[in-house]
Amino acid sequence: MDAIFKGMRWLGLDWDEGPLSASDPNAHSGDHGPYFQMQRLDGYRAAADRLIAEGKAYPCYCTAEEVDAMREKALKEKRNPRYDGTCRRLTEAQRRERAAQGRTASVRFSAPPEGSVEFDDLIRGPMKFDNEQIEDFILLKTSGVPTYNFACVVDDHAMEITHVIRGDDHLSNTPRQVLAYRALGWTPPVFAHLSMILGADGSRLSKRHGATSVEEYRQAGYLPEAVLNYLALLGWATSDSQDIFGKEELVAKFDVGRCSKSPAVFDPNKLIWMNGEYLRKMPAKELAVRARPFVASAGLLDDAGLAARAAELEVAVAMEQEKVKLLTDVPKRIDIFFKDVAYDPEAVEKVLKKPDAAAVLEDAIKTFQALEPFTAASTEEACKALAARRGVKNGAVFHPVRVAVSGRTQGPSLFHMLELLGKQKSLERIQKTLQTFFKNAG
RNA sequence: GGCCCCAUCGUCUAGCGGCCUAGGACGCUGCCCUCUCAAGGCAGAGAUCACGGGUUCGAAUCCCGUUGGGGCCA
Repeated sequence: MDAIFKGMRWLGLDWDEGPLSASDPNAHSGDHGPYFQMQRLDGYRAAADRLIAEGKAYPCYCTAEEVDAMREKALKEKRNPRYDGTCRRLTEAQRRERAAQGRTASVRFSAPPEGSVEFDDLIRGPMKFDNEQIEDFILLKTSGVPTYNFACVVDDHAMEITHVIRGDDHLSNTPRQVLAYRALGWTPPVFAHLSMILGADGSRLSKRHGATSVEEYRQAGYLPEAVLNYLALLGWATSDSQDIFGKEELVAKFDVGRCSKSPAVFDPNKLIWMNGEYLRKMPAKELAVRARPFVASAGLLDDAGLAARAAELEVAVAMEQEKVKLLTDVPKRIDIFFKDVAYDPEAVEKVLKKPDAAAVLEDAIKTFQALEPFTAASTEEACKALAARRGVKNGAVFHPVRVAVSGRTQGPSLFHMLELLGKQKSLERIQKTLQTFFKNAG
């Protein structure tokens, strides 16, 4: 339950009625509490007693075993399994007799035998269910705890709920609830039944499909605004199929009536894409701030380092911003600036083993040593000049330098990377590469 | 077993009787851009609108049935 509160807050969703945390029952907003079912037992009891007094419900003394037997018998005889109404026909004297025997009673609703229940669903339109299908369902269990169908009626009325928006697995329960509202003399709220979210295999989304709590998405490097945006679009769309929405825009444009009636398959790919969209559009400064926890947990920088090298971090982040799809990608891409080079064997093989790689690097060292200032522009110019001097293509210089300085074939723009590293560190790294892979050189 | 809901590219969807030889997005393919990887731009493949009957001059859109999927009673 706490995960729900945390998840809602993380997504930027708030509520004006209900508890604010699972641990502190006194912290709440709204004044229709208490908000925990076990603290509302009296209310359910009172509503049930009133229905009994008005002849709209009755105490049922049947045990679970007896009801099960009834169900099995019905099934065997190919009839609908349902409560046969034994206790409904009990006289007052018979009731007292059973109570005297020490049998505890549950409370059953006296469902109307004929007619139908109709209501308008905001998403599905006019709904009609035959009462014949509805059995005398239980309102209160023998323990005094209400069943879902009764609790939600009593609670929603007490809390002045106007709209009930929930999964369509509750659609078949709705007629029971409407019947209960009417029996109690209350006006039912407006209902809207949302389609369910399915996993890639077409079954209900569950643990088998990976992350199930919002918290896991946070840890995986998703942005709350992207998750909110993606979720809103699962089962809902505007007439122009717009796909990126800010929260305010979502609030303004959302329309329950436009929600889809058919279930939607959760597509992790599209969520990742969307997360990338948000990451790319964000100011680099903000990205750097949001990436801090991930940079820290990846072990690149501790708190002190984060504080001392904030500016550097921001520049590094800006360099790789367009490639980042998850916040967890940030440390993976900028680690080259904050820790020693880890040479990628493939990069070494592909680039450094080229015949004149060592010579190019030695040349680069000489060039860089004399270079002042050491900027993206100056290094680029210098490297191009070097290539021309050696009579090779730019790539024959750029690539070895890149691998020497970062250990990889992929990464930020080479010259911006050099500038951020600085002249000294760049030279050291090239030097070290030479020593590591070309021992007899240098 | 009964009842209920749903059905457009692989996925999310637009569509609510003629604008549809079905539009957008993700993903996929190719090209361009380019110091790498991306991003971006352009192009392309991908849906006989689950199937079968109707209604209509005309149906993805309305009606009926079938099939498939999901749900509730549990």
